[in-house]
Amino acid sequence: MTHHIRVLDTASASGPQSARSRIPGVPQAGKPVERLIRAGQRLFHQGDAASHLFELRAGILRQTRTLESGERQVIGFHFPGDIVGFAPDGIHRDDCTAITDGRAIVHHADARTLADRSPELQPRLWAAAMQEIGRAQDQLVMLGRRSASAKVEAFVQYLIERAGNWRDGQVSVDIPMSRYDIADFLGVAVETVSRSFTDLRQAGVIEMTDPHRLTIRHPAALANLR
Amino acid sequence: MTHHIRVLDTASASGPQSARSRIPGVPQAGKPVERLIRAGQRLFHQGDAASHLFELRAGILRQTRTLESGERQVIGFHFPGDIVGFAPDGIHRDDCTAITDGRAIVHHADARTLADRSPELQPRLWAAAMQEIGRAQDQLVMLGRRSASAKVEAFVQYLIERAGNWRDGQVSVDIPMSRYDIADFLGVAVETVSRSFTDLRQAGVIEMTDPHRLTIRHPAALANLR
DNA sequence: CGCCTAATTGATAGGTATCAACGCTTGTGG
DNA sequence: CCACAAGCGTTGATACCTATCAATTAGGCG
Repeated sequence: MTHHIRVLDTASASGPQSARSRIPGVPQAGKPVERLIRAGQRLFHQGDAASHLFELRAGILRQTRTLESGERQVIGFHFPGDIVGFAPDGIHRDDCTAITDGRAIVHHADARTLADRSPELQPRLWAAAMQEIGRAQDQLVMLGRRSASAKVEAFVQYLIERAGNWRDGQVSVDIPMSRYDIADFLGVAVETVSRSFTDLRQAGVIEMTDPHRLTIRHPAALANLR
Repeated sequence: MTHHIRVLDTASASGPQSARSRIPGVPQAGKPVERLIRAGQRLFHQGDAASHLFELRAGILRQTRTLESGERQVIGFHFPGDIVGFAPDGIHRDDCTAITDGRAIVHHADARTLADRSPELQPRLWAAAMQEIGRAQDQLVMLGRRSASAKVEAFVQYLIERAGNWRDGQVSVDIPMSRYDIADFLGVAVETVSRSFTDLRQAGVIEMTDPHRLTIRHPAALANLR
């Protein structure tokens, strides 16, 4: 059905960060630590205890869930500014992997413990948790769209809202994730994603110099597509 | 595309609870109050300030978002035990309507304010927020399923987990929501929902005496369908 | 250089949205 | 009390969309 194993995953598993190792440089308790993140590295695994909370400062993360059937669903992407690692019942139900190099503040505690321990963090923790709820719900709306091209359009809009660079009335954005990631994010086939991008390009809505760079000259056109 | 207006909504708007009125019996501040909820009543509206938090004690709620295009997405259903009314940025982006009669404890505060004001509630509030994240993510997995019948199967499983009654090794559950609600929950057409139920029935996986009551004699069969 | 993967495009079969019609229940008014 | 309207759920027929299989190109890496 869907794609079982991705290059990034295997690359990371065989790379300098062994798959099941603790995040290096993270103390078992105490003060938060800033960590560098390398593309392909996994921050936490499906099944791990949710023992760390990450304040992402740079880079893009991908959170995925793999079903017993082998199907993969991308639960979400994380961008700088996000707080990552919320989990009900103290157990991660997803993998979280870096798509690009990055940097994060790592707290050795789950959200609730951290809120108890550091009251000054509470406002930001609550805001982040609410944002997480809101983003998951927005993604539901994205997935609920009936047609595949509407989903891809909504994804483009989402990317722009989260990471778009505005300049001279036009907006461009990097697309660090693969077409497979986008496909598993939207619940459509990778070929459909590719075709939808082509359609959007030929319709004059978007421009793409290469598959991972997108520009919109007339953003109003996209707004109409909502 | 999708269904613009539902009977319950219009019924509620013309019913005893006027559409834009405050929740009756709720003080503007102070102690929580228990409120009865009538089927069709709306607890909050898209665009409202997120000024109340509801501890649902009985009944089923439906949270929906309506797009400018008129399409409706069911963001989620709420069951007894849920805490309802989390919203990022203090503004509700969804409508929340009672599907059945019910009962709730109403707090006149948003989650963060309530956490500040009532520290003894903090553990439950955090747990509820984490649950909300987890459920939205589970729903993403449901929507990501490729085939419509797989989505309906996943929905049945979801219903059973949330509200199933186990007895003598078999499980049954009420389905209080309409086929339209299920369709807008799963992002498929209402006819497809109906056909999928029929298929599941004919395949011997489920039994349905009427459209709103479901029984599974051999739950193991459903587990295999994951 | 040769292998592997990503991304794209093509062809086709199958699934699902859509339009349509019907039975059923509920509520309303004559 | 019965006729009627309205909405829900279901089923049928059909056209369109998309998943799937296949092939091609381009780029990265050992």
